[in-house]
Order: sequence, then C-alpha cells, then structure tokens
Amino acid sequence: MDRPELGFLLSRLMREVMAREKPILDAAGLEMWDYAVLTALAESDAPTQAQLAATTGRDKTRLIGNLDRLEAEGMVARQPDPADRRNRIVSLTPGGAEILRRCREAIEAMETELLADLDPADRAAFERALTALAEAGR
Amino acid sequence: MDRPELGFLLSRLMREVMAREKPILDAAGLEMWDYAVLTALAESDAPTQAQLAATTGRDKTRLIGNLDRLEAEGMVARQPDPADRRNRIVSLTPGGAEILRRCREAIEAMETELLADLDPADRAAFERALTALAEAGR
DNA sequence: GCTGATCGTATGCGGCAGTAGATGATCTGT
DNA sequence: ACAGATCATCTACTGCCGCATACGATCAGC
Repeated sequence: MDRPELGFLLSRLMREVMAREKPILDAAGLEMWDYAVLTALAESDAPTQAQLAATTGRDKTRLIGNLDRLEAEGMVARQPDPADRRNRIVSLTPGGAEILRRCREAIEAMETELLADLDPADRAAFERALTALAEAGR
Repeated sequence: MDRPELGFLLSRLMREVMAREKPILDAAGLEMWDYAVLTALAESDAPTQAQLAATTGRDKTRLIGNLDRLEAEGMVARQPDPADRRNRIVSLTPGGAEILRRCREAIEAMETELLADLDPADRAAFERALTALAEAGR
C-alpha cells in the first residue's frame, strides 16, 4: 500500500496552481491574499473583519493592511456596523466585483486547462471529493 | 459553473492535513521539512544535496541545516561522491529509515481516516487524479 | 596547467508570517 | 452607572522563507 503521501501530492499541486495563478493576479495588480479576500467577500455577505480573517485564514492584523490597500484602490468599502459600531462591515464595490469577475474567469479557464487531461469521471469525482474534504476541515 | 476555487479548496485541505500530521511528527521529534527530506531520501537513491533540494522544493542553503541536524541524530549520512568529490551523497541510515517507517505508518493511518467518509469509488478517483495532477507539475 | 563552472557551506538581506500587548471606541451584564 | 469583554488598529518581537553573495574544494575543457 505504498500510497504516495497525501501531503506531498497536495503541496506539489498547490505550488503548480499558485504558479499558474500568479501571472493572472499580477496582471490585475492583486496579491494572492487580495484575491482570497475579494473571493471571500463575494461569497459571504456583509462580513466583519474578524469573520473575514477567520474564513480566509489570514491573521486579523495582517488583514488590515490588505483592506487598507483594497479600500484605497476602490475595490472594497468599510462601513461601521449600525447594529454594533465596533464592527467594520466590509463589502465589495462594483469596481472590485468587476476586477474579481475578470480574475475569476481567467483562473477558471486556467483550472479547466489544468484538469483537462483527467478522465472526465475522475475529474468530477476529484472535484467532489476535494470539496467534501475541504469542508471536513470546517 | 460556479466551481469552487481549486486553489482555496487545496489550501484548506492542505492546512487540515498538516494540522493532523504535526502531532505525529512532534512525537517523533521531526520537523515538517525533516519528514519531507527523509521521505525523498527513501524514494530516490543516493541523491546529492542539490538534487535533494530540488525534489523537496527546499532552498539548498536551508537544507544544510536540516541535514546537519538529521546527521547529528544519526538519521542520515553524508558521504563524498567517489565519482565527483564536490558532491555529498545523502543516504538514510537504518535508524532513520526506522523512524521514517513509523511516522509514515501513523500518517497513512491518519490519511485513511481522513478519507474514510468518501465514497470508495470517489476516493480511488481522487487519489488517481491527485497523483496525476501532482505529476503534471513535474 | 589555466580558466571557468559546479557543489557544499556560511552569512546577511528583505519580506512575510503569527503572536502579544496597548489603546480607544463600543457593547453587554448587572 | 460601572466593570469587563469585544473589535479594529498599531507596534514590537520572533521566526522562517527565498535570494544573493562569497569562499574553498573540486571538476572539465582547452
């Protein structure tokens, strides 16, 4: 049962995916973390910064800098939560959403190409399994 | 086609796997990198340090420290290559192989448990696809 | 034999990571 | 009204990362 180490396979694939994402994000003037933040923002509505840090896995103090930059460039907006004014509610601006949409499109195309060599059934199973497993880690 | 970002799924799963590996490696007194090095050593025979750095993805100057430690603890041995005395050929000692074997066993058990909830067919396809994709990144 | 390249090693740099403590604004429980 | 908790922010600290450089030993081509 000389199964190849799950961790090593994942890290190798991860490196490959990131290498292919980088030029796309560079072209849009985004860092990896920026993209993660924007994506999280598009998926959950009206998150507070602490929530955003939790869902992206980014340290909350590090997140601040990213948001500063993204806000300065008009991609996100921070508003005090009317229900609890300690919170800052972060949201995507239309401009940010548009940039995100373009990146996402390019990245999906890249991923499609990356997965193209797989047997279609395997590919579907791979995506299904990966989604389930990623969920398992909460 | 709102496919969930491959990169994000991978990073979440990766974090989960590493979190589960950590206690096992801690118990054996190994760092993540040590384990990667030992595993690479078990798989390819008589690699030079430069080759080892390439296959593990570790910076060659950083690798030195790991090898120093592993050598001091008797897990690996460094020998000058008789064919080219600039090279140092790194090899697993029996003791190192034994420690690696035990870790690998525990980690495989952990992985088996992690994958246990998957549909068996999906699981097989997942491993097949992951192996193929990891290969794609050379 | 010389020159230039390669390998292992040591060292220093800048960058990025998380953690911890302090601060000010704000909320909650009593 | 007051005490304690929470949130965003700032700053200092520590540790790991890759990268570049330098150096001595060694090899290969001419």
